[in-house]
Amino acid sequence: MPELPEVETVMRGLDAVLTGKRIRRAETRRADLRFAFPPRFSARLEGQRVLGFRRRAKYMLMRLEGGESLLIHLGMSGRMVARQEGAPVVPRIGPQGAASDARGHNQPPEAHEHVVIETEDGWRIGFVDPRRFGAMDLMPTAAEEEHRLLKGLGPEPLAAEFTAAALSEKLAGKRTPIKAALLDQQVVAGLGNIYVCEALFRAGISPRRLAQSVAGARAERLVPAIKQVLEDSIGAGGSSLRDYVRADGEVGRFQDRFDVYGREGERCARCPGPPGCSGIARIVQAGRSTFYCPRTQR
DNA sequence: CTCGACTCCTGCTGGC
DNA sequence: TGCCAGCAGGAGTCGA
Repeated sequence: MPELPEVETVMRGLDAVLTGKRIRRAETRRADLRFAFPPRFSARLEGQRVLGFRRRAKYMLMRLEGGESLLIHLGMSGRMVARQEGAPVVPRIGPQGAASDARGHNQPPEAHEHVVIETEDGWRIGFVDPRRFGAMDLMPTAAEEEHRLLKGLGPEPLAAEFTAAALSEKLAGKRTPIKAALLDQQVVAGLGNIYVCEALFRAGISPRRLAQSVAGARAERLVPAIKQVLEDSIGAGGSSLRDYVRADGEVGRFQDRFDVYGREGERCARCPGPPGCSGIARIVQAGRSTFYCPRTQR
């Protein structure tokens, strides 16, 4: 569900609520998410002060003063639910979950809330993940990059090192479609199904094109398109097919600005529509939907 | 090695 | 109106 812009938005929300605070209590409601929690998971969180956050690809890393870091991955359906003791508004950091009225009264118990973290100043952060494709783990802060989930990740798409030349090098020899290659986190880390579709549209590149043929001028168009679509979405607070609420209570609105994702049959922004073109197409690649304009993406 | 198919899990929706 | 197949933003594993 969440791709880089949504993870970045959630991380900023967590940072605002948790950084500088001490964790009073932590609790797991089941033994595992995607994989089992590490030994003494709750005990290793309790009493720790949160030093700060960073994001790597779609992973969030929360630094603790004791020298460990908490890794958080939202998977497809994960979100963070934040509430404050006595506060009327219930911010949901992530796609919308169980409803509450405007004052936060009669809050139903959140289903699939697998982890709860409480701060000493009365914030309660819940990790809600119905499909349990998400994950949490603890590791030494000094060895974050050695973690099995982070080791081997490709470059951050928003980093200066992610250039057309760097991308072309990664794609050289790849005979898989460019769509699938961009979903490979070892090629570039943080893109998912939505933003790959959107970036390829902006760059005018067919998702079916062989990855190895995206070099030269095409790579020079694709890299800025990736950066721009991610920055646009972060600026809008991320996106969701459902409502998306940030820590400040604002709603992520980038889904209103999708050019192709979820728009099968609609006229694309660059085309006159029939009879010149038949609109945005949906195909299935590697088992996942791809949306694109067959006329302008080559 | 590279690539696509399959798998994990639950919820929502769209088409009958 | 109601039901259920199909699909969903991720990513690891397996076998060809």
